Amino acid sequence: MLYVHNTMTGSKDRFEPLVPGKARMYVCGVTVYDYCHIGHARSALIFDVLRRHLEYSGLVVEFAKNFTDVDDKIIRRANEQGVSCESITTTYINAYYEDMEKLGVRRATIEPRATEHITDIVTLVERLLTKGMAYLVDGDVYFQVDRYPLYGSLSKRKLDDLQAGARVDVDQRKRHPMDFALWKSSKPDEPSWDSPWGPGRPGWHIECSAMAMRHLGETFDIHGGGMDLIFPHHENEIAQSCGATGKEFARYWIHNGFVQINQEKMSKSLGNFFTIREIFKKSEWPDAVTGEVLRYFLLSTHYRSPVDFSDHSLREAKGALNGFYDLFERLKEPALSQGVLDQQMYETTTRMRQAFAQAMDDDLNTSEAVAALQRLRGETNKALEAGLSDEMRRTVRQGFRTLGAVLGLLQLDCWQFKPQLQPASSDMHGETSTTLTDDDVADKIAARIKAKKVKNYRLADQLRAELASHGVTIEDRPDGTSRWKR
RNA sequence: GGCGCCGUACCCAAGUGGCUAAGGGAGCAGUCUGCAAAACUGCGAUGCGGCGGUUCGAACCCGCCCGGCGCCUCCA
Repeated sequence: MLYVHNTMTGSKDRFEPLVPGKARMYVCGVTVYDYCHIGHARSALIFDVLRRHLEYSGLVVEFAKNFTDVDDKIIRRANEQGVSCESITTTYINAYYEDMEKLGVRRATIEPRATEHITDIVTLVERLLTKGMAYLVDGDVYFQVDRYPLYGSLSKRKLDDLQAGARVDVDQRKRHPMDFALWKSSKPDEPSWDSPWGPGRPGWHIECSAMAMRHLGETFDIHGGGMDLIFPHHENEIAQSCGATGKEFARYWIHNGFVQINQEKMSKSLGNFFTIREIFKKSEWPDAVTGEVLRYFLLSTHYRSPVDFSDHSLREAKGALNGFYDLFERLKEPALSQGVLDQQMYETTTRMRQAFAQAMDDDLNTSEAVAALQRLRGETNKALEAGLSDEMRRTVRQGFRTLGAVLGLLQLDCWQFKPQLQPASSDMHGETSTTLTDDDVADKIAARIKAKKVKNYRLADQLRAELASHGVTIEDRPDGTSRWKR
Protein backbone atom coordinates (compact mmCIF):
# COMPACT_ATOMS: atom_id res chain seq x y z
CA MET A 1 0.00 0.00 0.00
CA LEU A 2 1.60 3.19 -1.21
CA TYR A 3 1.82 6.30 0.90
CA VAL A 4 2.97 9.56 -0.66
CA HIS A 5 3.79 12.95 0.72
CA ASN A 6 1.09 15.24 -0.58
CA THR A 7 2.08 18.89 -0.78
CA MET A 8 -1.57 19.89 -0.54
CA THR A 9 -2.18 18.21 2.83
CA GLY A 10 1.40 18.41 4.03
CA SER A 11 1.27 14.80 5.16
CA LYS A 12 1.98 11.30 3.95
CA ASP A 13 -1.32 10.16 2.53
CA ARG A 14 -2.42 6.72 1.55
CA PHE A 15 -2.66 6.55 -2.24
CA GLU A 16 -6.10 5.49 -3.33
CA PRO A 17 -6.68 5.99 -7.04
CA LEU A 18 -9.93 7.51 -8.17
CA VAL A 19 -10.56 4.55 -10.46
CA PRO A 20 -9.47 1.30 -8.80
CA GLY A 21 -6.63 -0.39 -10.59
CA LYS A 22 -5.69 2.70 -12.52
CA ALA A 23 -3.44 5.66 -11.76
CA ARG A 24 -3.55 8.82 -13.76
CA MET A 25 -0.65 11.22 -13.36
CA TYR A 26 0.45 14.46 -14.95
CA VAL A 27 3.98 15.76 -14.63
CA CYS A 28 5.19 19.15 -15.76
CA GLY A 29 7.81 18.55 -18.38
CA VAL A 30 10.27 21.04 -19.76
CA THR A 31 10.16 24.25 -21.71
CA VAL A 32 12.09 23.36 -24.81
CA TYR A 33 14.47 26.22 -25.40
CA ASP A 34 17.71 24.70 -24.10
CA TYR A 35 19.40 21.43 -23.14
CA CYS A 36 18.27 19.73 -19.95
CA HIS A 37 20.45 19.84 -16.88
CA ILE A 38 20.92 17.35 -14.10
CA GLY A 39 18.03 18.93 -12.18
CA HIS A 40 15.65 18.12 -15.01
CA ALA A 41 17.11 14.65 -14.96
CA ARG A 42 16.26 14.22 -11.31
CA SER A 43 12.68 15.26 -11.74
CA ALA A 44 12.16 13.10 -14.81
CA LEU A 45 13.80 10.17 -13.09
CA ILE A 46 11.77 10.40 -9.92
CA PHE A 47 8.46 10.43 -11.71
CA ASP A 48 9.68 7.65 -13.98
CA VAL A 49 10.38 5.62 -10.86
CA LEU A 50 7.00 6.51 -9.38
CA ARG A 51 5.37 5.31 -12.56
CA ARG A 52 7.39 2.09 -12.52
CA HIS A 53 6.51 1.46 -8.91
CA LEU A 54 2.81 2.00 -9.54
CA GLU A 55 3.01 -0.47 -12.40
CA TYR A 56 4.98 -2.91 -10.29
CA SER A 57 2.19 -2.60 -7.74
CA GLY A 58 -0.26 -3.76 -10.35
CA LEU A 59 -1.83 -0.50 -11.49
CA VAL A 60 -2.34 0.60 -15.05
CA VAL A 61 -0.71 4.00 -15.30
CA GLU A 62 -1.80 6.77 -17.60
CA PHE A 63 1.11 9.13 -17.51
CA ALA A 64 1.04 12.51 -19.24
CA LYS A 65 4.15 14.66 -19.43
CA ASN A 66 4.01 17.82 -21.47
CA PHE A 67 6.37 19.87 -23.56
CA THR A 68 5.96 23.61 -23.23
CA ASP A 69 6.64 24.68 -26.79
CA VAL A 70 5.37 28.25 -26.76
CA ASP A 71 6.93 30.66 -24.32
CA ASP A 72 8.85 33.94 -24.02
CA LYS A 73 12.18 32.19 -23.70
CA ILE A 74 11.61 30.17 -26.84
CA ILE A 75 10.69 33.29 -28.76
CA ARG A 76 13.76 35.09 -27.48
CA ARG A 77 16.01 32.20 -28.38
CA ALA A 78 14.52 31.97 -31.85
CA ASN A 79 15.05 35.67 -32.42
CA GLU A 80 18.64 35.50 -31.17
CA GLN A 81 19.43 32.73 -33.59
CA GLY A 82 17.32 34.08 -36.40
CA VAL A 83 15.37 30.86 -36.74
CA SER A 84 11.76 29.87 -36.24
CA CYS A 85 10.31 28.83 -32.92
CA GLU A 86 9.53 25.42 -34.42
CA SER A 87 13.17 24.98 -35.26
CA ILE A 88 14.10 25.68 -31.62
CA THR A 89 11.46 23.45 -30.12
CA THR A 90 12.18 20.57 -32.50
CA THR A 91 15.86 20.73 -31.70
CA TYR A 92 15.38 20.61 -27.96
CA ILE A 93 12.59 18.06 -27.97
CA ASN A 94 14.88 15.73 -29.87
CA ALA A 95 17.70 16.51 -27.49
CA TYR A 96 15.38 15.77 -24.59
CA TYR A 97 14.56 12.35 -25.96
CA GLU A 98 18.22 11.56 -26.50
CA ASP A 99 19.15 12.58 -22.97
CA MET A 100 16.27 10.72 -21.38
CA GLU A 101 17.00 7.58 -23.31
CA LYS A 102 20.56 7.59 -22.02
CA LEU A 103 19.23 8.00 -18.51
CA GLY A 104 16.82 5.13 -19.00
CA VAL A 105 13.78 7.34 -18.45
CA ARG A 106 10.85 5.77 -20.23
CA ARG A 107 8.55 7.85 -22.36
CA ALA A 108 5.28 8.89 -20.81
CA THR A 109 2.15 7.32 -22.25
CA ILE A 110 0.97 10.74 -23.40
CA GLU A 111 3.32 13.58 -24.30
CA PRO A 112 1.18 16.54 -25.26
CA ARG A 113 2.48 19.87 -26.55
CA ALA A 114 0.95 23.22 -25.76
CA THR A 115 0.74 24.24 -29.41
CA GLU A 116 -1.37 21.18 -30.15
CA HIS A 117 -3.96 22.21 -27.57
CA ILE A 118 -4.74 25.80 -28.44
CA THR A 119 -8.42 24.97 -28.96
CA ASP A 120 -8.64 23.35 -25.53
CA ILE A 121 -6.89 26.34 -24.03
CA VAL A 122 -9.19 28.86 -25.69
CA THR A 123 -12.23 26.92 -24.56
CA LEU A 124 -10.96 26.86 -20.98
CA VAL A 125 -10.26 30.57 -20.99
CA GLU A 126 -13.74 31.25 -22.31
CA ARG A 127 -15.18 29.16 -19.52
CA LEU A 128 -13.34 31.25 -16.95
CA LEU A 129 -14.47 34.50 -18.57
CA THR A 130 -18.07 33.31 -18.59
CA LYS A 131 -17.85 32.46 -14.92
CA GLY A 132 -16.47 35.88 -14.15
CA MET A 133 -13.18 34.53 -12.88
CA ALA A 134 -11.18 36.18 -15.61
CA TYR A 135 -11.22 39.53 -17.38
CA LEU A 136 -10.11 40.99 -20.66
CA VAL A 137 -7.74 43.96 -20.99
CA ASP A 138 -6.47 45.09 -24.40
CA GLY A 139 -6.52 41.61 -25.87
CA ASP A 140 -4.93 40.02 -22.80
CA VAL A 141 -6.94 37.79 -20.52
CA TYR A 142 -6.11 37.62 -16.82
CA PHE A 143 -7.22 35.28 -14.12
CA GLN A 144 -8.58 37.16 -11.15
CA VAL A 145 -7.09 35.48 -8.11
CA ASP A 146 -9.41 36.93 -5.51
CA ARG A 147 -12.33 35.22 -7.24
CA TYR A 148 -10.87 31.90 -6.17
CA PRO A 149 -11.18 31.79 -2.38
CA LEU A 150 -8.82 28.85 -1.91
CA TYR A 151 -5.96 30.59 -3.71
CA GLY A 152 -2.74 29.83 -1.84
CA SER A 153 -3.83 26.53 -0.36
CA LEU A 154 -1.12 24.51 -2.10
CA SER A 155 1.78 26.83 -1.33
CA LYS A 156 0.37 27.78 2.08
CA ARG A 157 0.45 31.46 1.30
CA LYS A 158 -2.08 34.17 1.86
CA LEU A 159 -2.87 36.64 -0.86
CA ASP A 160 -2.04 39.50 1.51
CA ASP A 161 1.41 38.09 2.26
CA LEU A 162 2.11 37.67 -1.41
CA GLN A 163 1.09 41.20 -2.13
CA ALA A 164 3.36 42.52 0.60
CA GLY A 165 6.28 40.51 -0.76
CA ALA A 166 5.75 41.30 -4.40
CA ARG A 167 9.02 42.50 -5.84
CA VAL A 168 8.03 42.91 -9.43
CA ASP A 169 6.57 45.91 -11.12
CA VAL A 170 2.87 45.50 -10.98
CA ASP A 171 1.00 45.88 -14.21
CA GLN A 172 -1.48 48.62 -13.39
CA ARG A 173 -4.11 47.10 -15.62
CA LYS A 174 -4.43 44.14 -13.27
CA ARG A 175 -7.15 44.17 -10.70
CA HIS A 176 -5.00 42.33 -8.19
CA PRO A 177 -1.21 42.27 -8.30
CA MET A 178 -1.18 38.46 -8.31
CA ASP A 179 -3.53 38.13 -11.25
CA PHE A 180 -1.81 36.21 -14.02
CA ALA A 181 -2.13 35.95 -17.78
CA LEU A 182 -4.26 33.24 -19.31
CA TRP A 183 -3.92 34.62 -22.81
CA LYS A 184 -1.42 37.13 -24.15
CA SER A 185 -2.06 39.22 -27.21
CA SER A 186 0.84 38.72 -29.57
CA LYS A 187 3.24 41.31 -30.80
CA PRO A 188 4.34 41.25 -34.43
CA ASP A 189 6.77 38.41 -35.22
CA GLU A 190 5.51 36.32 -32.35
CA PRO A 191 3.71 33.05 -32.84
CA SER A 192 0.00 33.63 -32.58
CA TRP A 193 -3.32 31.91 -32.87
CA ASP A 194 -6.75 33.34 -33.48
CA SER A 195 -9.01 33.70 -30.52
CA PRO A 196 -12.21 35.52 -29.58
CA TRP A 197 -9.91 38.20 -28.10
CA GLY A 198 -7.77 38.63 -31.16
CA PRO A 199 -4.52 36.97 -32.19
CA GLY A 200 -2.43 35.81 -29.26
CA ARG A 201 -0.83 32.93 -27.41
CA PRO A 202 -1.50 31.08 -24.18
CA GLY A 203 0.00 32.04 -20.84
CA TRP A 204 2.25 29.53 -19.17
CA HIS A 205 -0.04 28.01 -16.56
CA ILE A 206 -3.16 27.46 -18.62
CA GLU A 207 -1.63 24.90 -20.97
CA CYS A 208 -1.10 22.37 -18.20
CA SER A 209 -4.67 22.69 -17.00
CA ALA A 210 -6.02 22.27 -20.50
CA MET A 211 -3.80 19.32 -21.38
CA ALA A 212 -4.29 17.51 -18.09
CA MET A 213 -8.05 17.81 -18.38
CA ARG A 214 -8.05 16.79 -22.02
CA HIS A 215 -6.01 13.65 -21.46
CA LEU A 216 -6.74 12.65 -17.87
CA GLY A 217 -10.10 14.18 -17.09
CA GLU A 218 -11.14 17.07 -14.90
CA THR A 219 -10.08 15.21 -11.78
CA PHE A 220 -7.13 12.85 -11.77
CA ASP A 221 -4.77 11.29 -9.27
CA ILE A 222 -1.25 12.66 -9.24
CA HIS A 223 0.29 15.92 -10.35
CA GLY A 224 4.01 16.33 -10.00
CA GLY A 225 7.01 18.47 -10.71
CA GLY A 226 9.93 20.25 -9.09
CA MET A 227 9.45 22.12 -5.84
CA ASP A 228 9.89 25.41 -7.59
CA LEU A 229 6.66 24.81 -9.45
CA ILE A 230 4.55 24.84 -6.31
CA PHE A 231 4.32 28.58 -6.56
CA PRO A 232 3.12 30.11 -8.72
CA HIS A 233 2.71 27.48 -11.43
CA HIS A 234 0.78 24.77 -9.64
CA GLU A 235 -1.10 27.20 -7.46
CA ASN A 236 -2.32 28.91 -10.60
CA GLU A 237 -3.18 25.66 -12.30
CA ILE A 238 -5.39 24.75 -9.38
CA ALA A 239 -7.09 28.14 -9.36
CA GLN A 240 -7.85 27.97 -13.08
CA SER A 241 -8.90 24.36 -13.16
CA CYS A 242 -11.00 24.28 -10.04
CA GLY A 243 -12.30 27.71 -10.89
CA ALA A 244 -13.53 26.47 -14.23
CA THR A 245 -14.86 23.04 -13.25
CA GLY A 246 -15.80 23.49 -9.62
CA LYS A 247 -14.22 20.09 -9.09
CA GLU A 248 -11.07 18.92 -7.43
CA PHE A 249 -8.17 19.00 -9.93
CA ALA A 250 -5.31 16.69 -8.90
CA ARG A 251 -5.74 14.67 -5.73
CA TYR A 252 -2.08 14.17 -4.81
CA TRP A 253 0.59 16.79 -5.37
CA ILE A 254 4.12 15.47 -5.42
CA HIS A 255 7.22 17.65 -5.63
CA ASN A 256 10.87 16.76 -5.85
CA GLY A 257 13.80 18.58 -4.27
CA PHE A 258 16.65 20.25 -6.09
CA VAL A 259 20.00 19.16 -7.29
CA GLN A 260 22.62 21.42 -5.77
CA ILE A 261 26.23 22.22 -6.41
CA ASN A 262 28.24 22.86 -3.27
CA GLN A 263 25.08 23.19 -1.18
CA GLU A 264 23.64 25.79 -3.49
CA LYS A 265 20.83 25.56 -5.95
CA MET A 266 21.97 25.16 -9.51
CA SER A 267 21.10 28.16 -11.57
CA LYS A 268 22.13 29.78 -14.74
CA SER A 269 22.91 33.04 -13.03
CA LEU A 270 25.40 31.30 -10.75
CA GLY A 271 26.76 29.46 -13.74
CA ASN A 272 26.89 26.25 -11.72
CA PHE A 273 24.72 23.94 -13.73
CA PHE A 274 25.59 20.85 -15.72
CA THR A 275 23.66 19.67 -18.72
CA ILE A 276 22.96 15.98 -19.04
CA ARG A 277 24.84 15.70 -22.30
CA GLU A 278 27.82 17.46 -20.85
CA ILE A 279 27.98 14.91 -18.06
CA PHE A 280 27.85 12.02 -20.52
CA LYS A 281 30.44 13.61 -22.69
CA LYS A 282 32.88 14.19 -19.87
CA SER A 283 32.30 10.81 -18.32
CA GLU A 284 35.15 8.32 -18.37
CA TRP A 285 32.62 5.47 -18.63
CA PRO A 286 30.54 4.21 -21.53
CA ASP A 287 27.10 5.78 -21.82
CA ALA A 288 25.21 2.79 -20.49
CA VAL A 289 27.36 2.82 -17.37
CA THR A 290 27.18 6.57 -16.93
CA GLY A 291 23.40 6.43 -17.22
CA GLU A 292 23.14 3.81 -14.56
CA VAL A 293 25.61 5.62 -12.31
CA LEU A 294 23.56 8.79 -12.58
CA ARG A 295 20.39 6.93 -11.74
CA TYR A 296 21.98 5.23 -8.77
CA PHE A 297 23.38 8.51 -7.52
CA LEU A 298 20.10 10.37 -7.88
CA LEU A 299 18.09 7.58 -6.29
CA SER A 300 20.35 7.11 -3.31
CA THR A 301 18.84 10.23 -1.77
CA HIS A 302 15.18 10.58 -0.93
CA TYR A 303 13.38 12.49 -3.67
CA ARG A 304 12.26 15.38 -1.47
CA SER A 305 15.70 16.13 -0.06
CA PRO A 306 18.26 18.25 -1.80
CA VAL A 307 21.09 16.29 -3.35
CA ASP A 308 24.57 17.60 -4.03
CA PHE A 309 26.06 16.74 -7.39
CA SER A 310 29.79 16.25 -7.80
CA ASP A 311 32.33 14.02 -9.51
CA HIS A 312 32.99 12.48 -6.15
CA SER A 313 29.37 11.48 -5.67
CA LEU A 314 29.31 9.85 -9.09
CA ARG A 315 32.42 7.86 -8.32
CA GLU A 316 30.83 6.67 -5.09
CA ALA A 317 27.79 5.55 -7.02
CA LYS A 318 30.00 3.72 -9.51
CA GLY A 319 31.79 1.96 -6.67
CA ALA A 320 28.51 0.89 -5.12
CA LEU A 321 27.24 -0.43 -8.43
CA ASN A 322 30.44 -2.36 -9.16
CA GLY A 323 29.63 -4.80 -6.40
CA PHE A 324 26.39 -5.80 -8.07
CA TYR A 325 27.93 -6.48 -11.42
CA ASP A 326 30.85 -8.36 -9.87
CA LEU A 327 28.28 -10.54 -8.17
CA PHE A 328 26.34 -11.04 -11.40
CA GLU A 329 29.53 -12.26 -13.07
CA ARG A 330 30.03 -14.78 -10.27
CA LEU A 331 26.42 -15.89 -10.61
CA LYS A 332 26.97 -16.69 -14.27
CA GLU A 333 29.73 -19.15 -13.47
CA PRO A 334 28.87 -22.84 -13.15
CA ALA A 335 28.23 -24.12 -9.65
CA LEU A 336 31.10 -26.21 -8.30
CA SER A 337 29.06 -27.63 -5.46
CA GLN A 338 25.51 -28.64 -4.67
CA GLY A 339 22.99 -26.00 -3.80
CA VAL A 340 23.32 -26.47 -0.06
CA LEU A 341 22.09 -22.98 0.63
CA ASP A 342 19.35 -22.82 -2.00
CA GLN A 343 16.47 -22.95 0.45
CA GLN A 344 17.98 -20.28 2.67
CA MET A 345 18.73 -18.10 -0.33
CA TYR A 346 15.17 -18.42 -1.47
CA GLU A 347 13.95 -17.15 1.88
CA THR A 348 16.41 -14.29 1.90
CA THR A 349 15.27 -13.21 -1.54
CA THR A 350 11.66 -13.21 -0.44
CA ARG A 351 12.50 -11.17 2.64
CA MET A 352 14.43 -8.57 0.64
CA ARG A 353 11.69 -8.39 -1.94
CA GLN A 354 9.30 -7.46 0.85
CA ALA A 355 11.70 -4.95 2.36
CA PHE A 356 12.16 -3.37 -1.04
CA ALA A 357 8.44 -3.01 -1.73
CA GLN A 358 7.82 -1.69 1.76
CA ALA A 359 10.48 0.97 1.29
CA MET A 360 9.05 2.05 -2.04
CA ASP A 361 5.55 2.14 -0.60
CA ASP A 362 6.78 4.52 2.08
CA ASP A 363 6.78 7.67 -0.01
CA LEU A 364 9.19 6.23 -2.53
CA ASN A 365 12.04 5.69 -0.10
CA THR A 366 14.57 4.77 -2.76
CA SER A 367 17.54 4.96 -0.36
CA GLU A 368 15.97 2.28 1.74
CA ALA A 369 15.06 0.27 -1.34
CA VAL A 370 18.64 0.42 -2.59
CA ALA A 371 19.83 -0.63 0.87
CA ALA A 372 17.61 -3.71 0.60
CA LEU A 373 19.26 -4.57 -2.72
CA GLN A 374 22.67 -4.09 -1.12
CA ARG A 375 21.77 -6.41 1.74
CA LEU A 376 20.60 -8.99 -0.77
CA ARG A 377 23.93 -8.61 -2.56
CA GLY A 378 25.83 -9.30 0.65
CA GLU A 379 23.70 -12.33 1.49
CA THR A 380 24.08 -13.73 -2.01
CA ASN A 381 27.84 -13.41 -1.95
CA LYS A 382 27.93 -15.28 1.33
CA ALA A 383 25.65 -18.01 0.07
CA LEU A 384 27.70 -18.30 -3.09
CA GLU A 385 30.76 -19.26 -1.05
CA ALA A 386 28.86 -22.09 0.63
CA GLY A 387 27.20 -23.26 -2.58
CA LEU A 388 24.26 -22.32 -4.75
CA SER A 389 22.93 -24.47 -7.57
CA ASP A 390 22.95 -23.25 -11.14
CA GLU A 391 19.22 -22.91 -11.05
CA MET A 392 19.29 -20.83 -7.89
CA ARG A 393 21.96 -18.59 -9.40
CA ARG A 394 19.68 -17.82 -12.31
CA THR A 395 16.74 -17.26 -9.99
CA VAL A 396 18.69 -14.82 -7.86
CA ARG A 397 19.95 -12.89 -10.86
CA GLN A 398 16.38 -12.66 -12.08
CA GLY A 399 15.33 -11.39 -8.66
CA PHE A 400 17.84 -8.56 -8.87
CA ARG A 401 16.64 -7.79 -12.36
CA THR A 402 13.00 -7.62 -11.32
CA LEU A 403 13.53 -5.37 -8.33
CA GLY A 404 16.16 -3.34 -10.11
CA ALA A 405 13.70 -2.67 -12.90
CA VAL A 406 11.52 -0.64 -10.56
CA LEU A 407 14.46 1.73 -10.17
CA GLY A 408 15.70 1.20 -13.70
CA LEU A 409 18.90 -0.32 -12.31
CA LEU A 410 20.79 -3.62 -12.67
CA GLN A 411 19.47 -4.33 -16.15
CA LEU A 412 22.77 -4.50 -18.01
CA ASP A 413 24.06 -7.87 -19.10
CA CYS A 414 27.49 -7.22 -17.82
CA TRP A 415 29.56 -4.41 -16.50
CA GLN A 416 32.24 -4.57 -19.16
CA PHE A 417 31.55 -2.56 -22.23
CA LYS A 418 33.23 -1.42 -25.32
CA PRO A 419 34.96 1.79 -24.49
CA GLN A 420 33.28 4.85 -25.83
CA LEU A 421 34.36 5.75 -29.31
CA GLN A 422 37.11 8.23 -28.86
CA PRO A 423 36.75 11.19 -31.17
CA ALA A 424 38.76 9.83 -34.12
CA SER A 425 42.31 10.33 -32.95
CA SER A 426 43.28 12.81 -35.55
CA ASP A 427 46.03 14.24 -33.40
CA MET A 428 49.17 15.52 -35.08
CA HIS A 429 51.02 12.23 -34.89
CA GLY A 430 48.21 10.43 -36.58
CA GLU A 431 48.43 7.75 -33.91
CA THR A 432 45.57 5.39 -33.59
CA SER A 433 43.69 5.14 -30.36
CA THR A 434 45.29 2.88 -27.77
CA THR A 435 42.01 1.40 -26.62
CA LEU A 436 41.84 -2.37 -26.69
CA THR A 437 39.10 -4.36 -28.29
CA ASP A 438 37.53 -7.26 -26.46
CA ASP A 439 39.54 -9.64 -28.65
CA ASP A 440 42.80 -7.93 -27.71
CA VAL A 441 41.93 -8.35 -24.08
CA ALA A 442 41.02 -11.99 -24.58
CA ASP A 443 44.36 -12.64 -26.30
CA LYS A 444 46.33 -11.05 -23.51
CA ILE A 445 44.43 -12.95 -20.89
CA ALA A 446 45.05 -16.21 -22.70
CA ALA A 447 48.76 -15.39 -22.85
CA ARG A 448 48.78 -14.59 -19.17
CA ILE A 449 47.07 -17.85 -18.23
CA LYS A 450 49.67 -19.72 -20.24
CA ALA A 451 52.43 -17.83 -18.48
CA LYS A 452 50.91 -18.63 -15.12
CA LYS A 453 50.78 -22.33 -15.95
CA VAL A 454 54.50 -22.43 -16.46
CA LYS A 455 54.92 -20.20 -13.39
CA ASN A 456 56.33 -17.38 -15.43
CA TYR A 457 54.87 -14.87 -13.02
CA ARG A 458 56.96 -12.02 -14.30
CA LEU A 459 55.37 -12.22 -17.71
CA ALA A 460 51.94 -12.78 -16.14
CA ASP A 461 52.28 -9.67 -13.99
CA GLN A 462 53.56 -7.68 -16.91
CA LEU A 463 50.52 -8.62 -18.99
CA ARG A 464 48.23 -7.73 -16.12
CA ALA A 465 49.92 -4.36 -15.74
CA GLU A 466 49.55 -3.76 -19.45
CA LEU A 467 45.83 -4.43 -19.27
CA ALA A 468 45.53 -2.31 -16.15
CA SER A 469 47.03 0.59 -18.01
CA HIS A 470 44.06 0.32 -20.36
CA GLY A 471 41.66 0.27 -17.48
CA VAL A 472 41.11 -3.47 -17.54
CA THR A 473 41.05 -5.30 -14.22
CA ILE A 474 41.63 -9.04 -13.98
CA GLU A 475 40.10 -11.37 -11.45
CA ASP A 476 41.47 -14.92 -11.32
CA ARG A 477 39.01 -17.65 -10.56
CA PRO A 478 39.93 -20.68 -8.44
CA ASP A 479 39.72 -22.95 -11.49
CA GLY A 480 42.58 -21.17 -13.24
CA THR A 481 40.51 -19.07 -15.61
CA SER A 482 40.14 -15.30 -15.32
CA ARG A 483 37.31 -12.82 -15.58
CA TRP A 484 37.90 -9.20 -16.44
CA LYS A 485 36.20 -5.84 -16.45
CA ARG A 486 36.85 -2.35 -17.56
C1' G B 1 8.92 40.89 6.15
C1' G B 2 5.91 36.08 5.00
C1' C B 3 6.18 30.64 4.14
C1' G B 4 9.32 26.36 4.42
C1' C B 5 13.52 22.93 4.58
C1' C B 6 18.11 20.90 6.36
C1' G B 7 22.29 19.80 10.15
C1' U B 8 23.20 11.58 11.73
C1' A B 9 30.68 8.44 11.57
C1' C B 10 36.22 10.61 7.10
C1' C B 11 32.35 11.21 2.80
C1' C B 12 27.24 10.02 0.94
C1' A B 13 22.74 8.58 3.34
C1' A B 14 18.18 5.89 5.83
C1' G B 15 15.82 5.98 10.42
C1' U B 16 11.55 10.55 13.18
C1' G B 17 9.25 7.96 20.60
C1' G B 18 11.32 1.99 23.00
C1' C B 19 15.51 -4.34 20.30
C1' U B 20 23.10 -3.81 19.39
C1' A B 21 21.49 4.08 15.22
C1' A B 22 20.16 0.68 8.11
C1' G B 23 22.95 0.70 3.67
C1' G B 24 26.94 2.42 0.45
C1' G B 25 31.87 4.70 -0.50
C1' A B 26 36.73 5.40 1.53
C1' G B 27 40.14 3.42 5.45
C1' C B 28 42.57 -0.20 8.71
C1' A B 29 43.43 -5.42 10.22
C1' G B 30 42.74 -10.59 8.96
C1' U B 31 41.20 -15.11 5.70
C1' C B 32 41.85 -16.76 0.62
C1' U B 33 45.34 -16.12 -3.66
C1' G B 34 52.22 -17.17 -6.71
C1' C B 35 51.20 -11.84 -6.19
C1' A B 36 46.77 -9.27 -7.13
C1' A B 37 41.55 -8.49 -7.82
C1' A B 38 36.93 -10.00 -6.02
C1' A B 39 34.65 -12.17 -1.90
C1' C B 40 34.37 -13.10 3.27
C1' U B 41 35.42 -11.79 8.67
C1' G B 42 36.52 -8.03 12.15
C1' C B 43 37.27 -2.66 13.53
C1' G B 44 34.87 2.20 13.07
C1' A B 45 29.05 7.47 15.80
C1' U B 46 28.09 5.35 24.34
C1' G B 47 26.01 9.06 20.25
C1' C B 48 22.52 11.82 15.91
C1' G B 49 24.56 20.91 15.44
C1' G B 50 24.22 23.19 20.85
C1' C B 51 21.42 24.09 25.40
C1' G B 52 17.05 23.39 28.06
C1' G B 53 12.12 20.95 28.53
C1' U B 54 8.09 17.02 28.01
C1' U B 55 8.27 11.56 28.92
C1' C B 56 9.29 5.58 32.52
C1' G B 57 12.07 6.31 27.85
C1' A B 58 13.97 11.15 22.41
C1' A B 59 18.38 11.43 16.97
C1' C B 60 12.96 11.30 16.65
C1' C B 61 8.05 15.70 20.33
C1' C B 62 8.30 21.18 22.34
C1' G B 63 11.21 25.86 23.14
C1' C B 64 15.46 28.78 22.43
C1' C B 65 20.18 29.32 20.11
C1' C B 66 24.12 28.31 16.31
C1' G B 67 25.17 26.97 11.24
C1' G B 68 23.50 26.08 6.03
C1' C B 69 19.71 26.45 2.25
C1' G B 70 15.07 27.17 -0.59
C1' C B 71 10.48 29.71 -2.17
C1' C B 72 7.83 34.45 -2.25
C1' U B 73 10.20 36.73 -9.92
C1' C B 74 11.33 32.66 -15.10
C1' C B 75 13.07 28.09 -12.98
C1' A B 76 12.96 20.66 -12.31
